[in-house]
Amino acid sequence: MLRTPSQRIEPAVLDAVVHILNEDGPDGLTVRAIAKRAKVAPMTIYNHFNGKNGLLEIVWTNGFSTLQQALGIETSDPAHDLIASALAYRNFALEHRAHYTIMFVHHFDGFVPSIPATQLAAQTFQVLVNHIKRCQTVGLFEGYSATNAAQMMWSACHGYVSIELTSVNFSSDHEGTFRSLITGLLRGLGPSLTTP
Amino acid sequence: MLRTPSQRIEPAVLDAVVHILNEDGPDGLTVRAIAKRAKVAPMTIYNHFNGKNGLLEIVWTNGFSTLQQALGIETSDPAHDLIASALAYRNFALEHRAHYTIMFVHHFDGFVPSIPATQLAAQTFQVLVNHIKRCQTVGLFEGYSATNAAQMMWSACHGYVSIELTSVNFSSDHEGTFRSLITGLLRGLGPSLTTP
DNA sequence: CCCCCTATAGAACAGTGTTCCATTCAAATG
DNA sequence: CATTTGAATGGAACACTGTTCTATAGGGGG
Repeated sequence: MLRTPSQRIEPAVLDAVVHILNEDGPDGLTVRAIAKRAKVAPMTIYNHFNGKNGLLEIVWTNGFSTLQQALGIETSDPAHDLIASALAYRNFALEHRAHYTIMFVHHFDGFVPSIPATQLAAQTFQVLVNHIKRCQTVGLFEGYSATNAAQMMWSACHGYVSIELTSVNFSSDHEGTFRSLITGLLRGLGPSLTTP
Repeated sequence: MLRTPSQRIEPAVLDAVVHILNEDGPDGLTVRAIAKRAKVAPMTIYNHFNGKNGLLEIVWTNGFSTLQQALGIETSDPAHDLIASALAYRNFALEHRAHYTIMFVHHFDGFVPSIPATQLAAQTFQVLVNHIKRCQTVGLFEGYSATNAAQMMWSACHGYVSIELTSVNFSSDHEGTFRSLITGLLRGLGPSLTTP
């Protein structure tokens, strides 16, 4: 068989991972299948990526980098930015199913992200915390710690999206219901409603 | 080796599944490990449960039965019942980690719940929809379809709980934050706030 | 007491991640 | 352009996995 030039190996393999994950799901993601799809020898995955787990870690890291950028929205309206970030979170999941699956949905046997990779994930969460803090300067989320409020927002986003991805979403109008969830939660956690 | 009396096989095996899942996680749940823990021959799992998938399906079904009962709370206060159900959902997850993992968190290679099992899951969701409908009789969730509102509530619950179970919860006071999430969402989706 | 049902141990199969091997080709150097 | 060197290759091998098949042997009912 012809050899694959070094420079083309990495993108070819990463591409294969994404495609297999999108087409066959996590079950189909085997080292031999990846190698076949990328037209590469199985050994290459050990020489270049430190095995299957190393490969997963690269996708994980790339995913969090992309997500972190997508969430970094900053206009003059903090509440708008928070909602826009939530929508961006869902869009990221829909557009990068494979990445989202590795990052949040499927546990792969024996895959434990490294400490730097975990720190990157924590940084991404911090972007959300900053959105909350900015919201608090205009009177939203009063009485909640920014971390706890961010945890709530993320829980809602992650819960909805992960259910949507595994297609057990009973709702009609997936985007509309997600929007209602986020805006509703923002309203409910927003100004303290001492309505008379 | 001594033989295991037929009547004691089923509970012993199901017990082994739960214990292994709680102690070693999904990675450790192998047919041979289950058989060893239950002091039973591996073949028994095929004779009695139709293989590993059949075993998973029984745990799945038992889990949804338990959850459905736990969510069936009915007092004279619909809003209270909805909140109580959400808390019961979280308690179920914490007290039956193994079941919750199989039902909602971990995808096991090749495990697809049967149609009756899926219907049972849908029935469980319907309990939540009924809570919403009762809430709507007292003016809550105006303008939302009951299914969509239920989807939002479930998303929040599932998102928070699944994150808590995988121990990437950044919040202090796990129960308190969950309570805030649920009550906040209920308030935000509650009466239409045409505040002047 | 004896017979039949069934739980048992064990081998076997294909598939998994992973490691080691000699071979052979692509790329960089002289 | 020729030569060396690094690396990608195919293939065998290892310990696992779920699963099937076999012969064996033990326990409960007639």
